[in-house]
Amino acid sequence: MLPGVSVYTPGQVVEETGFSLDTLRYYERIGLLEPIGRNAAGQRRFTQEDVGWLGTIRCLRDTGMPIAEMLRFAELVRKGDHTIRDRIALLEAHDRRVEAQVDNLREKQAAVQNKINYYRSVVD
Amino acid sequence: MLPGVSVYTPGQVVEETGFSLDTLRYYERIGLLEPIGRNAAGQRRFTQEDVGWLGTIRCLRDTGMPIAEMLRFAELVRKGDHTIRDRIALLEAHDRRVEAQVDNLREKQAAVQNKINYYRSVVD
DNA sequence: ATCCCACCTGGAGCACACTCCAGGTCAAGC
DNA sequence: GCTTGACCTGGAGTGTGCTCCAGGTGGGAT
Repeated sequence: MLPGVSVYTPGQVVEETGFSLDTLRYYERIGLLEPIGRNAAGQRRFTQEDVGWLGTIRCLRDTGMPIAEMLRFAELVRKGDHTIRDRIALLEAHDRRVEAQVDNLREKQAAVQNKINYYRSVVD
Repeated sequence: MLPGVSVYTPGQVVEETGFSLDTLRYYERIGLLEPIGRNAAGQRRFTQEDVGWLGTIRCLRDTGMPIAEMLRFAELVRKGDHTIRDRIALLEAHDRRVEAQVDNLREKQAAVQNKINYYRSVVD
């Protein structure tokens, strides 16, 4: 293989990103990914940039951003550099939600731990 | 109102727990709540204990426990005190998942924040 | 040549957790 | 006595995010 621009097969992208092949196709279909390049046989060949974008998607998904909002973000990215302030605003709003989410998680987790400790005190 | 055992109307439980009336009925239907007591007209009257249990449900739900597992937990509670060790095991396993979830959230949030900072550096 | 495997498409199906609806009951206030 | 509003039931519908399927292509190893 010529080491030109580095290119990934679907299988390699599944490996790298943890998204299933079906999910990758789904993301392309709904426009979360730009149309992925193809080889002569019509098979997808992902660029480094595609894989990087999928890393971003992974962060946003894992922090609970709905797909609809990721689509809005993708749209901003597509529109070019003059949307950077909007992207900051979108990500900051998301970041605040993540913060709240972590706080709530921690609070409820503490309650679960109290319950565990109560049960331990009963059982000992 | 006689201040006997304290009793809650559906509306009051919605208020207290943040679950919708439909969700409360749904939880009763699937057996996550024991059958709720009724007044003469067939309307639900929740006890303090029901509301307390709903608080537990709220913690488990908010920390991402699937309903199927909450059902298993409810089952253990129903079966009585000899299941306390099993309950501890179930909650500890859940607690570990919550811990992992928070860690992942924090990690991905940091990446989002890096992105924000990068965008800020571009825009400034 | 043949087999296998990774990949392709369009479209249907699924799991989860609710949420809504039609049609009805009852009690309280005007 | 009528309206309003909170509540009831069984059952259907919804949104989200995938996931699976049938039927087919093309390339590399044996």
